[in-house]
Amino acid sequence: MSSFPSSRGRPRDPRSHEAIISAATELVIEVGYAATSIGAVAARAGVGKDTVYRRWRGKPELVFEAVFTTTDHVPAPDTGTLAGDLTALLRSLVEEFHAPAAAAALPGLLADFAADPVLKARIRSQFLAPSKERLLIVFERAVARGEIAAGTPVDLVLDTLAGAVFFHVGLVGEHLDRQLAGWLAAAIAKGIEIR
Amino acid sequence: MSSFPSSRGRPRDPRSHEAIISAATELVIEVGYAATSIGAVAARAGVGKDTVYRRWRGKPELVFEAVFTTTDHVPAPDTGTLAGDLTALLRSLVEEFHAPAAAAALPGLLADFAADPVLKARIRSQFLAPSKERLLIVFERAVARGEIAAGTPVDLVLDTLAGAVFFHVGLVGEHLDRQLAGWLAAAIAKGIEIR
Amino acid sequence: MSSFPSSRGRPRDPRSHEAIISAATELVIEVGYAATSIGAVAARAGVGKDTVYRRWRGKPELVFEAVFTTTDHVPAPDTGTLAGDLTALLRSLVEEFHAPAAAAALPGLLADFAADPVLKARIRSQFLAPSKERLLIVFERAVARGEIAAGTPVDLVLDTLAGAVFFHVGLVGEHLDRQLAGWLAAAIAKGIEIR
Amino acid sequence: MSSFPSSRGRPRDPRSHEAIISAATELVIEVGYAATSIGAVAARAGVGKDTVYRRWRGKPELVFEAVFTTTDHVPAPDTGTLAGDLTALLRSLVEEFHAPAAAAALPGLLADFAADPVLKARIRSQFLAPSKERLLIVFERAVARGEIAAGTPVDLVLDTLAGAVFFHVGLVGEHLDRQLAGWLAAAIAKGIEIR
DNA sequence: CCTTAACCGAGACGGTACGTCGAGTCTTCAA
DNA sequence: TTGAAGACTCGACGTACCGTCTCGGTTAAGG
Repeated sequence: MSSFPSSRGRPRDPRSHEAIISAATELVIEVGYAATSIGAVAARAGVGKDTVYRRWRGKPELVFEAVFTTTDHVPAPDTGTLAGDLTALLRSLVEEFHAPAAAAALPGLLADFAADPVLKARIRSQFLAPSKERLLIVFERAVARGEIAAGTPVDLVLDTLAGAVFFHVGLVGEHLDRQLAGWLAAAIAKGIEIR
Repeated sequence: MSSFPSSRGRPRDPRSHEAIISAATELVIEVGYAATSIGAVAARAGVGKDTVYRRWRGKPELVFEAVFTTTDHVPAPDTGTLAGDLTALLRSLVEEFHAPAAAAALPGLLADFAADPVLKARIRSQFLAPSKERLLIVFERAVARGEIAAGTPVDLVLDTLAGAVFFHVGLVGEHLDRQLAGWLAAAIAKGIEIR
Repeated sequence: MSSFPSSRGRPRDPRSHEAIISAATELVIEVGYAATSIGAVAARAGVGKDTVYRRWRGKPELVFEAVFTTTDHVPAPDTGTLAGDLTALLRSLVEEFHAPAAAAALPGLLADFAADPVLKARIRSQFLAPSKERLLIVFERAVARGEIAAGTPVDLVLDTLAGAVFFHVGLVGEHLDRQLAGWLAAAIAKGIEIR
Repeated sequence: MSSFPSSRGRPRDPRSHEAIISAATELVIEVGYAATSIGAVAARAGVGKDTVYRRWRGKPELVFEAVFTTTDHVPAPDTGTLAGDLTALLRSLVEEFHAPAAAAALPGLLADFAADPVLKARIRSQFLAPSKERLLIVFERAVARGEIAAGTPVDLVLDTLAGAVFFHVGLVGEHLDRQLAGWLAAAIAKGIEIR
């Protein structure tokens, strides 16, 4: 993947990278995804437009990195029951989608990704990957406990969870339904449990 | 709402309306939502831009009407069981979201609606309303049959169903999972049934 | 040629035309030809860039029109002698090239015209045409008076006069040599006279 | 002038100098003066941009040196008559201006020089100096022969000759008028001769 | 012989301008 | 008043070049 940086020439200034990411995050929060332009990001970061385009192919990639980076190394929950694990999982999903920058960026971001075949492939492989990994572990434990069958379709469940949270958080209410995570976890858990 | 047309002067040509809707639908299918511009729609419809703006406030409203019009007057399914009704409901939802124009327009459309507070309010009240109505009827019957409790939160269920279908159809696979409707209906039905 | 304006649609606002021409003239004088950008002209004229590009293909055409418009309808001089006519002709040529906007624009303008084959053809046909016309009349009278031969090559004389003035005014001294017109007219007149 | 190189450190590689000059000449011929960029010259020469900027202040200086170097040590013609000498002088001037790189570079080069007060001063002192020197010698001989008066203004004659050739060669015809040198020399000679 | 300083290639840097396009409004003539 | 046409202001797009800077790495002369 990494197409080695080759070390020839002046290396890229990591402070530019940071400044751009910060500027992008702030602008998305302040004016929204659609009104955030590469030019404005560059200006706020005190950087030339080329310096942005040198690192990211366009707005979707830039905002994606700016908004979804803290996502990662959360361990899979282990509460002893499927419902408990799903609740924990959903809570972190809600939290992630509800963060100011994420909530402002998500709909536009997904639209731009969906419109481009190249980017579309990354939704699953990058955007949903960490969640899928945790969900897989949760499912393995649930199978071991005999709560669910071995063949339960992880991707469908993940689409359901993420889609539900996205719709509820991103497209609907001003006010987030606080019971969302609990109710949805309970319903899905019960829905896919054996018997 | 309708700010009546006041009847003085030349009446609006209904053929313009049709031609614009058709042009918009075609363009969304051919070049996608983002690349569909009002100017291009007007040109293809053989119409001035003002004639478009006189009838719709902008691209989101126009495309929404162009893409989601046949939705409406389908009666609520009545198969005798909650799972059956949900399956039927989901099948029509999948069909609706999977139609060429809808699949192409949905992500961008939702992004534009979500970005505008005024439009955002219409997602529930217009976009989801027909589905909600049918779901309510299905739930009433299920309550009457004793399958589910009276207080089951319709909106959350609807977000879950629509979100799942949207994610799966609009953002993910080229190839739609044919089992989606059946599996999801079964899981949700079981998840919200009493006991 | 004229590809008739067809009268359909909103006609071009002549005030925009004027404002752009004025802004271009001012900018050329203030910052020079090279530093005059279409964007800056549009901004100063209070006009969108498209409005400029709709009327002119680029900077050379725009500045040419801005700087050389008052050139035209001066009648050919008729002093009774070739030397006198040439002096008058050269005086107006010097005046024309020495005007603030013209002096600032000429070198860059000729460079841009010379670099483009399409524009290059216009140097003779538009830029030099009015002078050539007057020179032709002057020569006809001189032939009638028997001062010069009938076949005297007008184009070469014109290149010589214009080239000399351009070099002297545009490329050389801050301070224009006041005797230029008189001396050059005398030399050329004597040089091409019979005997 | 030369701001001596102080001898410490690695000396400049003379092959870089040559490579840059060659690359500049080629590019000017191939794509023209305006489209010749320092970056492209450096790339073609296999050299870093700084290596160019270390030796020349910018494109005008570089291209000037690249295009006008063979100009110099031609001796002043001595045919026995002013008209003959001027013809020879003009022939070499035409040849110089008509060379591929010179013809391509001259208009833009003069424009850039004229736009910068510092460079503008060099037009006379460097670009025209060799020609002026030869013209002075020619004039001295003509004065000695009694052909012209002692005070004949060399600079004006030089402007006239150079301007005429520049206009004719650089700005006008594809096809150079072969009689240019002869006709112009004859006219000017006759024009400035005594009686 | 080993520092020191200028050179070198590569390429990132902050800027500025390019010419095109879409948004939404305005202005004309004609129906 | 509607309608087609198209001009209007505005602002973003992604690219190219400017001239400077910062890397790692030569290549000499001077101590």
